[in-house]
Amino acid sequence: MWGKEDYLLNFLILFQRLIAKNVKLTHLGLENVKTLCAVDVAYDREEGYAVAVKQEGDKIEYKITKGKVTFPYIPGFLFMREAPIMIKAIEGYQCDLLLVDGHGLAHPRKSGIATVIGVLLDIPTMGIAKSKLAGDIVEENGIYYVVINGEKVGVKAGKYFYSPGNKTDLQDVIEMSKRGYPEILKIADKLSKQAKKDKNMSSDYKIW
DNA sequence: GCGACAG
DNA sequence: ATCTTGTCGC
Repeated sequence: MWGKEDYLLNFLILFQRLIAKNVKLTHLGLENVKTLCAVDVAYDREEGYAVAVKQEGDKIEYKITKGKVTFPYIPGFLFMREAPIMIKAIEGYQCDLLLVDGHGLAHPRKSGIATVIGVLLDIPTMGIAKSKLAGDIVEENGIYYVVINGEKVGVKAGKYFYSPGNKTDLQDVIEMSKRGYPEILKIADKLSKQAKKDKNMSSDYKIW
């Protein structure tokens, strides 16, 4: 039903080009980030459990959103599967920066899920992925850049890939990569996987 | 045709 | 992502 030759994918490519055209690669400056957020999703068949985690100083809170996720995972089009529920999960949270599990600019059309969410919500986002989707790794002055079409679109640090989503730049992701894999993403991952196990959860607001 | 391919 | 035991390594 969702073949590569499907006209829908051609349409989605047009959508991604529009998103890429509207990306703002401005410098955020991690020192200005007081409220940091992250989102991740876990699955149980067709049931998706998205968790948005918000951190401000020592205060950490999170919100769980459960919902049907039927669109399949297609490399390059992850946003169609996870962006809807992620956006729903982050709803109501005001953050200086949102970390998304996946790529941002380090995408064939510079339109990874972190970029799509950032542009649609007009907020600063950064994509952090556990594996590569596209590009070559080129070392320069100790930094391993992800290069696509001769352009530096992100960096690789350890086993993770960092790339700007929206309203962030290469310097921001380089700084973030030097801090190591964000604890808040580990929390989001852990909570989402925990949520799908707890069959009797209330799918809403909780605080630590 | 062959290899690559976020979660 | 998810299915899954023991096991190699820091």
